[in-house]
Amino acid sequence: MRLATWNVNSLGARLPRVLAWLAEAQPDVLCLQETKMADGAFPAEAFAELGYEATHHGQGQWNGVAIVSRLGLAEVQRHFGGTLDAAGARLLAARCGSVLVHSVYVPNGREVGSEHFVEKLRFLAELRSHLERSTSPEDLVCVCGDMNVAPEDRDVWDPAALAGATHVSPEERQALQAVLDWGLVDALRAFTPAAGVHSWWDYRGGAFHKRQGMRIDLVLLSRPLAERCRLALVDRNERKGERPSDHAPVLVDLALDELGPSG
DNA sequence: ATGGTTGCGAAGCAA
Repeated sequence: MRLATWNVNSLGARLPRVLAWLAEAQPDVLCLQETKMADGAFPAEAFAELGYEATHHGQGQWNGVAIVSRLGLAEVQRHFGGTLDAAGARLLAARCGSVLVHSVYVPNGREVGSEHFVEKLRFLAELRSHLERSTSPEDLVCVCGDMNVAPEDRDVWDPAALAGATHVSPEERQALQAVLDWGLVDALRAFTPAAGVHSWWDYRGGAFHKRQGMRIDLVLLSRPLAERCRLALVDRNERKGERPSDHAPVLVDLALDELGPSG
């Protein structure tokens, strides 16, 4: 099973690129964030033409998440209560084949200490609570998306330059770690210990070409899935060319064949 | 140097 996540920064603006990438990268499941569209505008037919079912949780101008799957979609959940709903259309879950997939767009937080920052910490805390209530770390569970937190200093281009900024504060990292501590593994870090692997680069100032980015888009796998993960990468080529998103897709390959028919 | 760029939507906000 090939699974990917991509903050597309408007699916309306990015649809041609997303469709081309689906055809090229051939993921079985693609989680999208920041679709920035209402459910009525979601281009389900375009995905269907490529053999994918899709489910979308949108609100219009901001946020919006989707799961696109050619392994089927079951048990779709788009309402989770509390901050997970109040913060906007930021979370969507569905079973794709044997895997319970979550597409997440964690609030940005804006400024450390702001009300938006508090909401971000609460969102992450409630995400962990939702996992506790709804499933088990012994099951095949994936939580992926734009976490808007760089887990460690090696995940940002220059920790000193970002001191005091959002995405790297101890509070945010602890809140993300609490999600991981439920029983999830950061897939890319299981393969790539080095610094310099990023998934987001500011549009401004040529940040991408200066390699001034952060790794904030994560694929988090429960242990049974992490044990079967054979590849994890950021497709940074998707940050190049005409009208890119400011995020690149993150992709993993999971060897689920040995699980039998349900895999 | 509070800059710079993109998207939405039609000015300013969010990221």
